[in-house]
Amino acid sequence: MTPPRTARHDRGHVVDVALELLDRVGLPDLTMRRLAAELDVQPSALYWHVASKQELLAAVADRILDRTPPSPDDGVPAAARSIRDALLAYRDGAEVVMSSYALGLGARHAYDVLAGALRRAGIPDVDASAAVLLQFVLGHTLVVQQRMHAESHGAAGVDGGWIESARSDAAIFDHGVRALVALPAR
Amino acid sequence: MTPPRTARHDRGHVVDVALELLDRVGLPDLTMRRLAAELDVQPSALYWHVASKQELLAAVADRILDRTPPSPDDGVPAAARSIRDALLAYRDGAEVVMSSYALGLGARHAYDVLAGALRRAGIPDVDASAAVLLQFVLGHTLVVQQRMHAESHGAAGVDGGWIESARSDAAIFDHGVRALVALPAR
DNA sequence: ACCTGAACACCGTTCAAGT
DNA sequence: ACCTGAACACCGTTCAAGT
Repeated sequence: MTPPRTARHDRGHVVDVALELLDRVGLPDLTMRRLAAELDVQPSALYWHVASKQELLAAVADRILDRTPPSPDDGVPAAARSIRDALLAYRDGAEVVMSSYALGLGARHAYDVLAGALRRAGIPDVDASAAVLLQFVLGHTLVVQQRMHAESHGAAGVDGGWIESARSDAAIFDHGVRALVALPAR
Repeated sequence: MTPPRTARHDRGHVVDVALELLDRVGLPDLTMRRLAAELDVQPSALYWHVASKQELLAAVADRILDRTPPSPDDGVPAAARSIRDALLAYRDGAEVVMSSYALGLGARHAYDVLAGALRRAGIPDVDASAAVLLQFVLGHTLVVQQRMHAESHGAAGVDGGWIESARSDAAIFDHGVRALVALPAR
């Protein structure tokens, strides 16, 4: 019955709540002040746990990608799909990962997952292929998620809808992945 | 000698100055207030020419991409390169285009350039291939430009530098494009 | 037609001070 | 170790009013 006088938080908890808030309200509304309110704390308190908003977002990006399974032996397309699915699992997931890509963190694990799958598949020039694949996965998912924004926000596809292509996103994605693993780097 | 009492602006000029300012200070510092100062005008004056910052950025995105040549007959890789180069020509160009992608505008012209080149090359399933190519070009360029941020801002590649792959960006890009046009959509 | 002035409802971040 | 309170230097946007 005592009010949670000792409801104090640690860094892990702050990141957890940030990820949950991201999924609920989206990146534009994930502000430090809003996150602080969610934690029943003053905004300045966040800076005890985290050096900056950018660092917070990098930690969130890691959380989004970290649970990507090491892809035991299902092949490269399965590995690529698991990364795409991790990005799609949270609202604005791809954008968060992309924006913290600059720090050199975040996408590291995804790169390793792809590189591992490529190596097991016996594909030559693993480094270049993994980079190409990761860039495609990020670009594709960013586009798909951006379109979700537009559709939910109303004013989308004003002039016909070239933006949604003939095939479904999943087919487009598989097409791209298949093409990229088929051709060795040469 | 008369002070420019009639220095009034039109929409085209506002977008011009916004693009120049973007290239000079980067997207995070391209604020409505800063742009207004550049035009010697109060911030509220911008809303006569433009409905919102988002609309302004969409117009800037169009300017970035619009001058991509129709690629007479140099093939698909040349078309893809010309789009990448247009994005790289301005600071944060890829990010601006991507963020206004949601409005359905901006990348339309780029899509058409790619689709045209694919059609002339006799590649089947033009729609799906153009979508895949555009997604790869956007993802690749976003990654490259994000890395420029990181490097100029100091704190990059802390743990070794997996992020810069074995090959140069241009080689990675060409590898991706070649792979994507080699395999028909099936 | 184009702009000013003033206001509204916000931001991220710092820092002394509290417990 | 973790948080409050107050402040600093900003944001995008609206709207009546001016010329």
